[in-house]
Amino acid sequence: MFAEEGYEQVSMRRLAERIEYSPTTIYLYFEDKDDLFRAVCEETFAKLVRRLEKQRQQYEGEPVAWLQAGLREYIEFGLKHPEHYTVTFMRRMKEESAVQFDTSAGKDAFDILRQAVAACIAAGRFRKVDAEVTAQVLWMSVHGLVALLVVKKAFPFAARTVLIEEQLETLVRGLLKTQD
Amino acid sequence: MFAEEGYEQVSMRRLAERIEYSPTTIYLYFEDKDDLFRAVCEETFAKLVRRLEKQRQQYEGEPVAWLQAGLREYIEFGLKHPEHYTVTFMRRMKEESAVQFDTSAGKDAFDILRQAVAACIAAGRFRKVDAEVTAQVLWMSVHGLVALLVVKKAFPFAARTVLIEEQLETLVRGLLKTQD
DNA sequence: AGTCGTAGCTTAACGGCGTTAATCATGGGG
DNA sequence: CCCCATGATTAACGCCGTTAAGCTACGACT
Repeated sequence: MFAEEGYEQVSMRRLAERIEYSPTTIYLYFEDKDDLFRAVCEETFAKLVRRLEKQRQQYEGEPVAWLQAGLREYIEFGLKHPEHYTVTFMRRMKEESAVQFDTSAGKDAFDILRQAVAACIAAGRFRKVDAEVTAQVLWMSVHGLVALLVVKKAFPFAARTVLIEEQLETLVRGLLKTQD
Repeated sequence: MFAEEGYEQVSMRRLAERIEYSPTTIYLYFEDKDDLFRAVCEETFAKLVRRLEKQRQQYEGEPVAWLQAGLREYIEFGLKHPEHYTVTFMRRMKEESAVQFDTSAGKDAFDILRQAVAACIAAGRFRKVDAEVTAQVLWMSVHGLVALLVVKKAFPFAARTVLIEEQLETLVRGLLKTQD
């Protein structure tokens, strides 16, 4: 239901009806609506982490290609799970204590990104940049692409693959040592 | 109220109480809640357009600097009006017929961005890129920065100015002709 | 001056929503 | 045989966005 209709459209009551329990039963297993859907999203993002982990070996010795492939995977994943992506990265959650992010698969995914950036730097492929800052900038940039494509369905965007490849090209070129 | 508490927290009823009218009166002037807050956002984004227009003359003859300044202005504007930004670019609106975007100040702002990109290309400063695609990629990238900073307050981001400058640097470098 | 139309607003209500408090059934262990 | 924990329910609270119907007061026209 969630994947098809989204956070706002799915109500605890309709959900309860679907699973043939009373609405209050759900509260025996989850603290509130946010908690429930966060759990669902965690599960889904764990899949992304597994896919990213696979790439690590696949691209061994080619850090720049690895980084680029990882970003592409992230984008495609977001576009394939728009509702999960929306809830995870586009909703202001109550309190959202930093703790919450720590325990999440999101943190694992970002860690991989950080490592890929570090690998590019270690291989001497990048201009003088800070690994952490660069990882954050890359994340933010690709997030913007996913976020707008997911939410602004009416805007006359160029073809998705074109936008994705052009963004990745631009970002990577902007980080490479200028000799290239 | 909206700027301080945000779309979800402001209810038509509380708003009505504040302006000392009955809730239903609001519906004589706006179609629904979305319509109301869209109007508020339009007003605000018109300010951004005016500021961007000012820059056009200020940076005449320096298209790359103009583009960069415009993107920076956009980011700072978004960060200064997080609630307006959220409603305008991070909420899925019902139908959101393309028409709606056409009449909006958002379209004007994007037009300016497109023109700045075109100016850079015309001045021979950019590698071979498509103006429309590039404008969209730039918008998406800076949107991601704003969106995450606004929504993920708990994530340990680097200092805002550092992130902004690093992103702008990376994006522009990624577009410039490689001799630079 | 008296009637009428209407502009501007309100009252009442519908059908939801997330969530909490209190309560009930039932089956296994002492 | 009783007790109690487990797992579920019923009822209710206090919101919400929105609609339908009705009220009131004032300006224009006869």
